[in-house]
Amino acid sequence: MAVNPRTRTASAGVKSKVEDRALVDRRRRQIVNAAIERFGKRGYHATTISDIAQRAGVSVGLIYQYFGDKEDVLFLAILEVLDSYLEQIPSSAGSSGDPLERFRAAVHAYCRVIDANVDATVLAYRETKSLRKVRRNLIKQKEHETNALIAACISDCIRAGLFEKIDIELLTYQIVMFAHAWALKAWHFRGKMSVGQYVDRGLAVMLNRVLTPRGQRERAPLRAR
Amino acid sequence: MAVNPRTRTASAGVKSKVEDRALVDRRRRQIVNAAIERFGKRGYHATTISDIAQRAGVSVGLIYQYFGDKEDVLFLAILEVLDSYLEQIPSSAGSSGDPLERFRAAVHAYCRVIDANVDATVLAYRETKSLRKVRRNLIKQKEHETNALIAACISDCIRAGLFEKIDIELLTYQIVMFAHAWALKAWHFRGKMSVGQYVDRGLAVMLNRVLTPRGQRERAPLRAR
DNA sequence: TCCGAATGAATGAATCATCATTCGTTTCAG
DNA sequence: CTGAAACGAATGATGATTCATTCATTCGGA
Repeated sequence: MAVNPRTRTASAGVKSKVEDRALVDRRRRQIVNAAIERFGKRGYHATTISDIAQRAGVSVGLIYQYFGDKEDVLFLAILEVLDSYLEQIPSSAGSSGDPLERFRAAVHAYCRVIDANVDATVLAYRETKSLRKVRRNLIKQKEHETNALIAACISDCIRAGLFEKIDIELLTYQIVMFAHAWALKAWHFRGKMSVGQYVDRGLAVMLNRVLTPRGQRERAPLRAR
Repeated sequence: MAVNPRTRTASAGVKSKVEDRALVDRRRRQIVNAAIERFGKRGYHATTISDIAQRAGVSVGLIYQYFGDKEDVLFLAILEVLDSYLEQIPSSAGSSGDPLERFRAAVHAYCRVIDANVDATVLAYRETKSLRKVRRNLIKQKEHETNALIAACISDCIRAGLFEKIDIELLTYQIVMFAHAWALKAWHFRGKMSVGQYVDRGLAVMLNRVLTPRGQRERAPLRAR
């Protein structure tokens, strides 16, 4: 069940007419970057291959030397984004002994990568559905791996007695959506605060108690229903 | 600054070649419903006018009697969805005296409408960017109104001493994203639990304390930077 | 009451523009 | 020189939009 152990997924089945591995990598990176920019700005369907070619400074034909079709480009573009999350988070969270600090660092890292790739993140949301099912599943898988990083931090905090024994799955999704919201609701948050502030304010809300003691008492009967 | 006081936004500037208001309403509803279904399933760009016509049981030409172009159809489709939220939430939250109960009811209502319109909700996320700026802004405005409903509930709970004086804006977005997540991550949650359970588990995580007393003590120095 | 305009809805084949993709030609490194 | 790499004009498909036509009414005058 375990899949490839973390090689920046590279080609993932996309075929190229050029042999030279190094050249393929270079060209693909060049083209995918242009594509991310264009897809992010205009959306997948609205951007043409020739847009991408122009942006990347190559000819239309060249793109077809390195990709089978337009969907391949989208696929590698989205993969690129998700891989960058999967790379950044663990490296930033590091291995500080304190689980609470690791958790905080992970959330900060997650939000910072997203901040650095707002358009690309939104792209992943908007266009994943345009991919064939196999590929969509691969993307889900990636996302799942990212979630697992966060879940592990939470679970460590619980084991260390720093978090209550809450619903790990739900809290994980809470955090993930919180991070994604920075991109999805950029129009609302941008300008109002920095990513750093956003994370700090968010964590304060998520980790501390919202209900007052009286609120708790009143809530008890509600839940029993 | 205040905009139209809640008339199910109806036409919002979309022009029709037919005069009869009642007929226009009927036909548009018919076409928009078909469109929501198709756009939701296949996405905006991938569905053709003729798809929609077929689904709605009318001719291609007819659609152009009631809409200026394809974008008009998308616009009214998204508007329809957001309006349904704006309608359902207050009517379900009712006016129960207890603010906590109203809050709970509002969140449940929000999630239930979304559950009833998963495809449509995802549609709004995916395709809002395909609209012209003016229209995109109108959509944002709608979303803002919905958020305000939730924010009001929260603020009532605080005033009643049931919630701590937390960051209203952030908690509101927390809740909103939580509700949207039910649609955006449907593939993950569906089958695992019902909407009702989802909301209850979610509220438990959001409202109660996550940090243990010891966690709080350790966290203090962290926040001080 | 009845009949031939006149109006406005509805149709769907034809038009027209826009791309994705191909492929014959050109470049250039070795 | 030779072959791989790059180019970009030409091709073909697709799909939004138009429009000439049909169909169903309403209406006014005899």
